[in-house]
Amino acid sequence: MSRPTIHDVARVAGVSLSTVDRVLNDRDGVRKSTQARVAEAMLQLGYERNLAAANLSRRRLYRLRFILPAGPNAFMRGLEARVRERMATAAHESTAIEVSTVPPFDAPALAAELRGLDPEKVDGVAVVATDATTVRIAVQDLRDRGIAVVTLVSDLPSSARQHFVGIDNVQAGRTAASLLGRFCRWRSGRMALVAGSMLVRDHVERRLGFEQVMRAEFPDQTLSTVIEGLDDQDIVAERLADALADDPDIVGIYSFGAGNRGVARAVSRLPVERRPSVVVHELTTFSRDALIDNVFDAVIHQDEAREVEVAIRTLRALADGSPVAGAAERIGVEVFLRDNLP
Amino acid sequence: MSRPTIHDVARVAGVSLSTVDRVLNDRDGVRKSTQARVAEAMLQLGYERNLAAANLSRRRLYRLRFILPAGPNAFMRGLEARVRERMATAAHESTAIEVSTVPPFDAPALAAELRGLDPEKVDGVAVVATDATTVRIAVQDLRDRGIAVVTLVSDLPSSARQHFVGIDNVQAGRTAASLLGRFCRWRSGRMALVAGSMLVRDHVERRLGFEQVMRAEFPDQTLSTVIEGLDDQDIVAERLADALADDPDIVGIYSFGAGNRGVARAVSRLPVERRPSVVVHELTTFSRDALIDNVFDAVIHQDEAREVEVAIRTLRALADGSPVAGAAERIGVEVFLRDNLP
DNA sequence: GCAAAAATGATGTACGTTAGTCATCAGTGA
DNA sequence: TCACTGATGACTAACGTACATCATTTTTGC
Repeated sequence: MSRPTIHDVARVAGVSLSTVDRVLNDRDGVRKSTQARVAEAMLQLGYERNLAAANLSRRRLYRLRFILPAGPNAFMRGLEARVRERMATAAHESTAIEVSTVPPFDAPALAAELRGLDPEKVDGVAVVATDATTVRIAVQDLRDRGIAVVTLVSDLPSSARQHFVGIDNVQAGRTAASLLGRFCRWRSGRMALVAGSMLVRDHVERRLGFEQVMRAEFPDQTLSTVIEGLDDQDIVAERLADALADDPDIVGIYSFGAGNRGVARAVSRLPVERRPSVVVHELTTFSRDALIDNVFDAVIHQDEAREVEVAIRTLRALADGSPVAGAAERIGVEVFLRDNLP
Repeated sequence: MSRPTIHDVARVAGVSLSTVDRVLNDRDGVRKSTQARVAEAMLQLGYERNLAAANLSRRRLYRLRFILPAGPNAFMRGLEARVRERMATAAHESTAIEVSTVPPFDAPALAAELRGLDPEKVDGVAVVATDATTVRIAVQDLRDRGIAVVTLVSDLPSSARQHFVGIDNVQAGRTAASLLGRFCRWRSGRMALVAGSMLVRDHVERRLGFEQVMRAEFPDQTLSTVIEGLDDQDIVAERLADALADDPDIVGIYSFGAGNRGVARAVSRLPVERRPSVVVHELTTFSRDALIDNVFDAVIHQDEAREVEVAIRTLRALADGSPVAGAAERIGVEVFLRDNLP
């Protein structure tokens, strides 16, 4: 009727509770043959350990740490806010969450922060990675000390991190091109690209995806050189305004770094009928307003709340050594227009 | 250090464990004044009941029922698949899920199914509602018998249902208009609307939202009359093909019912350069393929897996009488192009 | 000021699991 | 055969809560 317990397993396997427990929590002192008997009984009964009871008994506490870049970046501050909101609920689920921030784009600082983590105090880390070798080494070091690591938003490929929780940035770029291409299908011209810094992996990938699709699917459009805005709204505003003045054929803008306010300023200076279609990244109060004002046409977004959720779940699973439910947990590339804003 | 327990509450309130228990599970036989003392102690300590322990102790089992329309509708079958997938995981969370299907658009059948539910066997119901008075009465009846009710995907406003889990269909229609308007901004013409049946509330709302935005934001476009496809792909294909043949000025199609295959067939018969931009609803294998083949430009979607998740969580909370976390659980209107497909 | 009624306390058992102690038993090598 | 080791069993106390029973206290109505 109800789910089988270790008692049932013990009975069926013909061993004592203690032995089942030894097998279950693989302590030693169990012969291989009995181990197999117990395993078979569990299989036969379809036994699954009651995690709630187990955690209750062992007073399990998952101690997780989020490490985010500091600074004014609106997306990151939003992400931090989500983490902090989640802390309250997490308490009910026997997980304690801490947040720390490090200077953005500062690999040594990040590596130092990671190295400072005490395996006695932390079970898992979710980190917005800066792509550098020192960081890779620090991650490997964490893993060696038994701390689970997932990267968040920005990945660190070919490192020891166990998972990446975030969007596929190539796909994001492709999506932007797909949108802009369609928006401008019946008036061809030039597409302007605004990056934060081409030193950041995400931005490189977004550009790659964008150019792939634009070239293949919308060959009527030409691509202008990339404007580097360094994630600073003033620089973005100035350089983009210059570009728009120089080239009246710009019909579309894809901005894939921070500094959305700069984009909005530059675009809104143009008369309405001359404005290009604009696609940017990350839904924040600013980009939201720009959507509502029809200055931006679409925003490519990643759901921070969900990312936080998935990161927590993944880290807990890793800490338990239980299987990570990967498929359902995918973070998708979301598209927002002014009319489907949350 | 760790979270306070009922023992702590008892100590602080200066009462016995039994009394705290009486207050907590509001059994009677507690004076108002002591009740207040206990409540205050809980507040002061920030006590929150350990649900895992509570459920363990009382062997709580949430018995939930999903009621979905039968029939070939791909979205509904997908939804059902999600529910069934979720059943396995739910078992770990002490919730048993059952699914039943009823003939689509058949209010009496649905009402009968609802009336047949036994409060001794079911704690909560998630139902894809057909909008009719008989159903409203049946829902009221369920509530009277102590069963929690949420509507799923399709709402039943001004009924006794406690929550609606699904998208805002007016918003969905607005979003479609926002997309199609932008896709066709530089070639004005006529917009064709394909409905399933204007008797269904969702479809009415989607049309409403679409027309609102199209009229206000894209006045260059004209709207053609609504084609009723009755959610049947053959009828859709035929009527839409006729409309496209009659009116070469159709530059955009918004189909907000089922029968996507019919839309795809009608459109793909046209030469590529004459094809209108197409926006449809619900991501299924068919609409997915049509996106990839560039027959559809965008698909408006609702995340079924998430809807199922939210419905379960909501019903559990309702069954417990604990607060329903509403804000985080919102189901958004999603936009898919061929490039951000999951 | 008394009896009845209502409110509260004390206590024990259960839920499914963890984790420890101690006893027992079979087999091993000396 | 002895002493030792490794494998196993039996038992117990937790974890935080629910729930039942019975005893005791306090409050009410008169």
